[in-house]
Amino acid sequence: MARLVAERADVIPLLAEAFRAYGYEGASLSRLCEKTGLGKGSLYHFFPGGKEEMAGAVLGEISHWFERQVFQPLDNLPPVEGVAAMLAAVDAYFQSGRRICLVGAFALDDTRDRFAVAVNGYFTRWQQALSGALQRLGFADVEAERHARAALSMIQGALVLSRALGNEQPFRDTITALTAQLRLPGA
Amino acid sequence: MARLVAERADVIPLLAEAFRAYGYEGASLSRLCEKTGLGKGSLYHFFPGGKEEMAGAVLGEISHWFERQVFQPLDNLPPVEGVAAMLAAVDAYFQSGRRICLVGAFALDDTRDRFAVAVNGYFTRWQQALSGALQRLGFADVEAERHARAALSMIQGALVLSRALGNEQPFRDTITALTAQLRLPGA
DNA sequence: AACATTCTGTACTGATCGGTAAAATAGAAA
DNA sequence: TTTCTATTTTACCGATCAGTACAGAATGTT
Repeated sequence: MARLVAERADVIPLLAEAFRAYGYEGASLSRLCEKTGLGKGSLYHFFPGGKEEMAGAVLGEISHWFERQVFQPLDNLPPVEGVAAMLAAVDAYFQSGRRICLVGAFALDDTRDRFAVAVNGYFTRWQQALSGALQRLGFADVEAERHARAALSMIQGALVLSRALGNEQPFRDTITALTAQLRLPGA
Repeated sequence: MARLVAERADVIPLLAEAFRAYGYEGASLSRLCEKTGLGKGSLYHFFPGGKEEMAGAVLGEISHWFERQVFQPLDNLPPVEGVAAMLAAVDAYFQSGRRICLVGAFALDDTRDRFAVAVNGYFTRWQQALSGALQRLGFADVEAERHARAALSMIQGALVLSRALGNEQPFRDTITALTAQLRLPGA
């Protein structure tokens, strides 16, 4: 396939950072050009569907990254290691709270309607994978689901709070708390 | 003073719902006019500073509401009742997860830079009030602060998750969990 | 070298953006 | 009723929006 001047795959992470910084509506084409270093012509060459296709591709790549780094470890590793892998991946991905969750951000305003399937799928898949690991850890089914939902809530909330306060502590505390909470039933 | 055709104070809640639905950038003047039923001229008559003043007024009213309904009960009531009042007010305000937290939403993208003081102040004030109540409940200082931060995280995260899944359950579960968690130290 | 493909820069579109100005109207006060 | 102020309507501004068209440049292939 050889080397192209710019690869579509190389552009997606740059687009992701632009959407993170400005939100979907706030990420204008000119800002996307600025962040990617590409002209409008190039962007539309890679993403003929425009902004919506760009954001869709970003969501797809995020989903893919979590599938490999979080969901599959939860599915396939022994549950203690799976949970540990999840927490390590989450801490690294969100840079200890300095980086936000784009899926969560999209969920809050009417951007959600545009990407409802991707947004819902991301959280549902995560919750199922974590719930499964917790069940194998010994949690009863309902308890496992509740704990999994609570863990996702705590992570999302910690990202909001860390951003709001400009302070990594809420996120770091949450990772610590989850490390303890997700060990054994009834801890 | 008598009745005006439209009162500034009446407009703010309508603006709030528009910003909630579309985000700061997504809430265009035309959408704000639509949601408030006012023309551009009227909106600029009440808010000469334009969109930024409108959003600032909305944040101010939110802050005021929480001050009376949440922060002061936490400060002044016996701690058990203060915490109960907080949880009841939160559940009512966020409509069991169907309504998002505008302050949290603003915190996620670069809108935060515009309203950094209001965003930070809202969460800091809340955390301090809750932390004080928890200390009076018997939590050690550091523990009380940690629990307060965790509670705010959980609420924010539950709002994100409930919106993302289109499902009130994450929010309801979180309120239930907090009701238990914030009773006595070491529960 | 010649060619085909992929990528990029520039110029353009119509629509909408946030914001302004001022005339017209409604309401309260006298 | 007159007067004064508060509110609304309408028209308008330059800037930027998302998106298109296409010629030219870079690259890979033969």
